[in-house]
Amino acid sequence: MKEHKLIVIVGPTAVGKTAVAIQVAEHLGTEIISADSRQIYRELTIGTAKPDEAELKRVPHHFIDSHSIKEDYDAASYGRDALSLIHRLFEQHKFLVLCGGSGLYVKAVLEGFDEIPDVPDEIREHLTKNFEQHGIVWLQEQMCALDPEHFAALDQQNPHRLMRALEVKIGTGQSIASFRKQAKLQHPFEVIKIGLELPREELYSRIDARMDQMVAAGLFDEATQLYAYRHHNALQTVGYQEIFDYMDGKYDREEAVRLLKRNSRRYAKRQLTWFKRDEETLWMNPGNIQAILNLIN
RNA sequence: GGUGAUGUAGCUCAGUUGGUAGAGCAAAGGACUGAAAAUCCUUGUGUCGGGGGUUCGAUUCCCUCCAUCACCA
Repeated sequence: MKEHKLIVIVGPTAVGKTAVAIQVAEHLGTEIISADSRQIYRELTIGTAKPDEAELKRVPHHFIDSHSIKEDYDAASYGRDALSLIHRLFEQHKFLVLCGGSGLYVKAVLEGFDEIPDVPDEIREHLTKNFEQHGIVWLQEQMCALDPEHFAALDQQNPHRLMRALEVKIGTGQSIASFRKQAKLQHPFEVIKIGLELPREELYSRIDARMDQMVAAGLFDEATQLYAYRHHNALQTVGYQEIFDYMDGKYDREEAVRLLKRNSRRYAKRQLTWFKRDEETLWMNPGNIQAILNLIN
């Protein structure tokens, strides 16, 4: 029996993760490590459904407002940063809560990534530029020429995957496949994974209602102020891109709101697909706090 | 009450010179190890309003009923 326990709370957007995590953390007298790839940015507030001030006061949170949209941050960096924080916090706490909807971020903490040497930024810039100019065919040709074996195995229509594979091949001289060891991190603490789930219809009406609330709270104003940063990675985000396109005159405000809701629903579906694959996750209704607490004790 | 139009997928509609039907939107399922709220792949879900007639065969033609809409009273 390991002495420390990490309570991991995952689930789709708008299912009620924040409220559950706070109640669990309060009950255990501990802190919350957020695993949300957008709530880390201090410039994004309304559109990311961050915990509000009162909630942040009730329980100490980490990785909320910890970064700026002007910085580049990614899942691997998060995984390293979060894990070292977890080790530190376990010196004071028996329990910790890790809560968030970014599946890859959670995976970065729990399983880790294979070690792949850093590659210079210029390589990715070069690839991105050529992709923009010549399209995906150019990436496919490069990949086919440089690493035909892995090219055959990967998702050939996916520009991000092609660019990642190419930057590793160019930067290290080795195929990205050669770094894949499939080794998972071993932790000195116990992990309890809880997935929060609601009937699909209920989840979707919650998403729609929350989008209306965000719009009423000034989401369009927030996005307008961030327009200049719209090409930053942090703003490749549901809730902002739709408004930038509206500002560009691609459609009217009503259509923007419709797309905000639709894209949030689709995002929730993708999250569910990701989290459902993990057979260790225990699925619970977010309204049943008592059952959730029983799982932990 | 009269005249006309419409009734096909969850929605808006197309179509079948008679051989049981297809687009857009919405939706569903999936992949995913360094951009992950990203990126990518797959999928048409249907008593063609009800009933009857003609026909080898009707969603299509004819009759009738129902519903909706418009206009006239």
